[in-house]
Amino acid sequence: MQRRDSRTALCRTGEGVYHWRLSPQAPPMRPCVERRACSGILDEARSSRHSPVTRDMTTAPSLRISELPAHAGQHVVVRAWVTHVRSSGKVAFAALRDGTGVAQAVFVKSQVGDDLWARFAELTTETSVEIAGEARVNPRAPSVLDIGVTRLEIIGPSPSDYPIQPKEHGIDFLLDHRHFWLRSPRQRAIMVIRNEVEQAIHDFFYERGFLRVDTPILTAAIGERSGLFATEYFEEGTAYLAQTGQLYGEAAAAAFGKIYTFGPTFRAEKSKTRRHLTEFWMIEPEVAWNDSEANMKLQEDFVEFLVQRVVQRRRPELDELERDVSKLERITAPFPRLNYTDAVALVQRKGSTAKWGDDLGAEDEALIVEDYDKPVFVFNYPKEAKAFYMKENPDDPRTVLCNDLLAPEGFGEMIGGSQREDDYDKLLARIKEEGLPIEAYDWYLDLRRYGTFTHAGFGLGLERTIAWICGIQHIREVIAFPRMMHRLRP
RNA sequence: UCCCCAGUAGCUCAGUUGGUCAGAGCAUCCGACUGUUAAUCGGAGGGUCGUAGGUUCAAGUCCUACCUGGGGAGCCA
Repeated sequence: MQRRDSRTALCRTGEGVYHWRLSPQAPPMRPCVERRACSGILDEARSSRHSPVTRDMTTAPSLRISELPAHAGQHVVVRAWVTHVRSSGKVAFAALRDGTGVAQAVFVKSQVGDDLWARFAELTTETSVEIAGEARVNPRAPSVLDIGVTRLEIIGPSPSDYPIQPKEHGIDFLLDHRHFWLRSPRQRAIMVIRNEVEQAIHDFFYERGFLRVDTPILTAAIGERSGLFATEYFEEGTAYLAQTGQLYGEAAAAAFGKIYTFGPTFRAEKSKTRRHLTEFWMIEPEVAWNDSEANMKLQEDFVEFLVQRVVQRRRPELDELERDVSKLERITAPFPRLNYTDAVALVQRKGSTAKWGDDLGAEDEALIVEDYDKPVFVFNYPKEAKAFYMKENPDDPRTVLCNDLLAPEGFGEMIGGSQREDDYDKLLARIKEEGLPIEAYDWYLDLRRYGTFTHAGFGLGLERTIAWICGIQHIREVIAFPRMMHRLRP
């Protein structure tokens, strides 16, 4: 899009070029209604002889469906998609959706005339339309506004074989048609909540003086142990898609103090569970001078903030998903904390075969979480079970200063965090123990040579967090276009 | 990579110990209906039963392999 001046802009679509009016009173841009009048006039507009604004002002702007209740009793213009048609002899209905809400277009044969009545038959599921008429409250169904149609323009017809129906579908079919599935009310609710969470993340850190740092997606061999996606990279050989931004985040924390990253990460793990994607989004704060205790405090404040923000602002969407909101309202800091040794003893009492030194498996996590209605911290795991960069626990060198945060209701591990090893010699020894290529970590080791510092951070899995908040069992549903082992399209 | 389950109409599924087993609902199309909310009612079209072999007089059904998907484990967020 190209801005012309403070009030107009040119917008190009697949169908042509038309104008958007920027109203000082209404900051969100609205398309001019008479699109045909403005289309295909790029050259004229460039020469500044054409003034789309004055022409625009002669017509009423189209409204979003969410704005309709404020215009009840008035003549309105709406652009939307038809989700459903029903006919009853001499009255016909077309359910409408535009992403902001739903409405119902009403055609009464005796009022609309034969021509408009006949054109109702052209409406099929997912036809895109411009409809003009009177907005009015229907006493029989006050929640959905009627539009008594006086004008109908079919913008994009839709063949009668639209695959998504208002009924149960298999997950394979739905994922094959994800580009259509997103149009359903439930998927819209999930994406709205995802957007709310993302906005809340940025607000939380901005308000607390964190600097957002964008870390690279193409990296040399560095990061964690599990599978890497590889790609050719000019003369440098092989590049890998980032599994984490953490190591870069540590460098940024030494420069800026408090930082966070927000971006996609990639794991070529052949995982087939409801908790795994090959491409997922992660938030990774890194804070200079935070120890492990302060790190956990930040985590619980952060999680509380995200959950309560959604509860406060996205109640309709939570209701659409039939989420038990009372379970979310209870999510307030502080969260219960179990050190690893106590956690092992707990799951052993409950019949687990886990023994000290093992990482806790999914079943063990479920045993821990079942006693609580808040997320639970498990902290200070054995060194062998955790990554090389975690700081040795001075009180028990068999363990490291780290924590997992387990979501309630069986949604699993939401956060992994730790205080980082700040001792050069110990970090070097751990890199060697792990058999990692030292030359790839020279810059990371430099952070300990030039002004080492206590610091800690964590990674929060965005999709796991949203799945928990939404009460969605599988995280593939909380990202618009999930990437999994067997799914690369759409 | 390992364990378990499933592939039958556009979709969701039923199909009994192998023998009218090519079926239903929804969707689509045609017709009826003046207020429907996944409208209702009547009618029609629509399938090499995932693929390839095998057993049998006879296979959607039993066996083998492969393909595809789902659930779980491990790994992790």
